[in-house]
Amino acid sequence: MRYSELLLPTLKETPTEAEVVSHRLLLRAGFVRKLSSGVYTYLPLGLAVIRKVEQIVREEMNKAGAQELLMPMVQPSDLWKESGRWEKYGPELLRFTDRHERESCLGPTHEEVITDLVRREIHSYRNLPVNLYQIQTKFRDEIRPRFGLMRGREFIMKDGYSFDATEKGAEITYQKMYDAYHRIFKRCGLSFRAVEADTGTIGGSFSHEFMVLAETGEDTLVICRSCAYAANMEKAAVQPPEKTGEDVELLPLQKVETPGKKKVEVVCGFLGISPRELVKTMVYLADGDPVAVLVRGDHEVQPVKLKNMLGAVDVELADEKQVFDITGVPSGYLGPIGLKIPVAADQAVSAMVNFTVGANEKNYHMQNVNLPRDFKVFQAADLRQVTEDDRCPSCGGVLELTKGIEVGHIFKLGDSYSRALKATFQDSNSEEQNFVMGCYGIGVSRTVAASIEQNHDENGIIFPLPLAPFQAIILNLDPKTEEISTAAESFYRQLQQKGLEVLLDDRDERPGIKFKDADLIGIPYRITIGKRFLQGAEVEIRSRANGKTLSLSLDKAMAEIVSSISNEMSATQESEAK
RNA sequence: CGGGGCGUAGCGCAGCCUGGUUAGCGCGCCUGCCUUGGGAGCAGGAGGUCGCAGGUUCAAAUCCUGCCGCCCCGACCA
Repeated sequence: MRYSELLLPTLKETPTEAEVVSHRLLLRAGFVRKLSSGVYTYLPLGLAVIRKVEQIVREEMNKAGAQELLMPMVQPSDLWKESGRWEKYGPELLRFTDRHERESCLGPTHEEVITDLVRREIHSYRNLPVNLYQIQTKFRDEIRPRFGLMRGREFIMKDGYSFDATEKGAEITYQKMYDAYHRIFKRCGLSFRAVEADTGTIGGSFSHEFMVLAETGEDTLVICRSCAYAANMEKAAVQPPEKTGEDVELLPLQKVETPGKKKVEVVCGFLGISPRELVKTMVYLADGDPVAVLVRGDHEVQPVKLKNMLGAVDVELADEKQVFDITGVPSGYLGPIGLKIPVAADQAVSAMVNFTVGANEKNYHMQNVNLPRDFKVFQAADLRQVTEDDRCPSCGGVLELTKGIEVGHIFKLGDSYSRALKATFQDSNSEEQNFVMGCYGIGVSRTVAASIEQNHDENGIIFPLPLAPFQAIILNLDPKTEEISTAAESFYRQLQQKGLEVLLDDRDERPGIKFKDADLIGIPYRITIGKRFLQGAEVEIRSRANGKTLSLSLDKAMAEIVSSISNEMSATQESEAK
């Protein structure tokens, strides 16, 4: 490709809307442009990178026994009603009616459609397992799109679905996908980690997320320093507390005045106690019904754990006004004693004695509170967020919290969809069975953003070779000098003949502009042909990643580039072969 | 949806508070000269419904009202 013929509008200045590096660089490097909130056009170079990721995904999925198909983006509401998700999915599902008043939606995911297809086409265990995937544009009407390609409303996703005859088979398929995902992200040159995850709205029995380690990640990961344990914060289990104070004397309940003291630190400071001795009472609305949750003063409630314990579709923290309307108590003085709504407690609270809570009365707290003497809870469970002070639930080792970007998510769904949609096959005993399903997603466009988050410097993007839109860029620094242009043109043609993807910067621009643009767009190898070529007949090869520069004759430069690229490309693939 | 902010040339911004004639600046773009190994220099030029709709006023980018769009902080997810 010739730069002079390429639509590649690079920007010297950063548009104000871009907050994170990947967004800034995607815009500046001329890879994407925004159409509306969370909706982007991929310009030629942006698309080229997307295609690279897609190709890696295809190769590895096919290798793992999956087949590609393509499903409709517009889906009828009937199927969603059948699965129950027409009600459950919420406003993120973009719904509309067509001219015949038929309800439809834009597919945010395709469990319903694929299950419908398979239930129609597969009737025997002899045809199982099947594993089908597609790479397609998805639409989710996100509450708040942000960070460019990281969280768009429209985005490109690979979604795959597997159907097995047995639980055992489904687990084998799951494992295959787990392994394929490792290969995919490794080939993309990403530093990532697979973590245990919550199953969210998709549902199912267990699941892993593939997280790219990056500061700008929206998820918090909990990683054990001693063993293989790694989990999303939402999921990460907290070890049960050791029962302390069994022999401590239970002191009589005492009401104390705490005028104007509401926040945990303030109350504790005033009473001369540590937050570990205080219990916070938080009110949540679980599908609209209020529940109080007790956690220790220095802990935080993990809403996803609460949601799972309650079996609720949605839980949210009540605001001050809602709290007052429900309990009649101003926030800050809420406590479990005499509270009219159901009270759940984090397991750490069960281990506490003589603790402090709000008195359900303005300006008062209660001290020396004890369970179950002073109040009762309907359930005590692991409801709080882990901290770095907690120990690994698997080996007791030290935990570390880091940020990650979720680029892949695999679920073992079991039969939740096949049952809802009555998708069955006959087993070898002629008995009807529900398919055992799994589902496997990769955010393709997000993977591109994640890669840039991980690979950049102050001058721009540094693409790993497998994702780069071009493997090499030739800078013709002086297109007006015939000898230089001839050399550049012939070098360009030869590289193309060797099958390399190469961009020739043949623009009539000053050298500085060409250098800056080459750095910005992140092409791994740069070949510079300029005035120096006239003196020594040598061209310069420079690696974008490490800045290593070589001056070589045309022939040697050619050999060098070709072997570097082929070595590097085969290295990323061969490391997977073992 | 709640909270905060922004909307003036392709991009980045000033002007608005305190209304007043041809609405500015930098970058980019076009023409010419010059320059050519890290986003040069000189000269000339094109480009604007000041987000939209009302209102106040002799007069509105500027004041008022409503609407729209976008960004940031919270709940959602690949």
